[in-house]
Amino acid sequence: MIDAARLDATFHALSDPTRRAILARLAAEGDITVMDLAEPFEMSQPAISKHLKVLEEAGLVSRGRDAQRRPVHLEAQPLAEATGWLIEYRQYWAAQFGRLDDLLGELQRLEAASGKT
Amino acid sequence: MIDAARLDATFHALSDPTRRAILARLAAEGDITVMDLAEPFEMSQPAISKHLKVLEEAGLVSRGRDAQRRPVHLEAQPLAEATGWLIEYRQYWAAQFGRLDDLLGELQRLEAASGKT
DNA sequence: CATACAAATAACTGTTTGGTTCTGTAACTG
DNA sequence: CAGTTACAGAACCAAACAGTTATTTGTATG
Repeated sequence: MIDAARLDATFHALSDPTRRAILARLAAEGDITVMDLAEPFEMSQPAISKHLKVLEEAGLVSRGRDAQRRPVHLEAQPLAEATGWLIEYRQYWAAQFGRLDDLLGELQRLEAASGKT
Repeated sequence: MIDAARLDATFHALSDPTRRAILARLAAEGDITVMDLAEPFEMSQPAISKHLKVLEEAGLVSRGRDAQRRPVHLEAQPLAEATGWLIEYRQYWAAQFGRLDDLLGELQRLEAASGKT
């Protein structure tokens, strides 16, 4: 997937609260089956399967196999790429966002100090 | 706007390459009029206006007034919020993303050392 | 082998998106 | 004040989205 299309898919996947909640649960609880994922949502199982397909096509999750179950696994690489895109704008948050800005300003200095580009 | 809806709007706005390109130009060149923004894109002026409306509703740009012109101004706050959401997942990128991971690992240590929550 | 379970697929529906062209409007300009 | 510039809005369209229910597939298990 070319870079732009990958970012398209990643940001689109993140634009839905159900999908963000799925990622949050995977981060907190590790691999989860579809039924277990669907349980807290007021939504049918096929709806969850569709959301998982969106996440999978964006590379944000992968699927395993455990008998009838297809445990869902978080794949965070696209999140790193999306973060990388956003980090480019850190200088524009200036001032208004004290803590995050402080920390990312520090990050920027470290980046310079490390001599890497 | 409640937090989730705001993230929805921000990530959705970022999921289109034309809109990301608009933000990139605003970051690089400062405020730009609609005509100037539209020029490099193979797209009609109303199409650009629609994209700007999406960006504006997400709080990513604001509009000024200069005679007939409505210069577009980057508002980076939602980008900071989106970055804040993504940063929560930094630990899951581990290892695979040397540089960004190193830097954000450093960030994490600084955060701990600073005693802020 | 019949049944139950987990998940995917199909078919359908209403809404949103991303583009178009045409028209309207506010503000400058000769 | 007639014309032009810069933009927004309306109306339209095809494709994509997000959900539904009903059905199918694959894998145990009694």
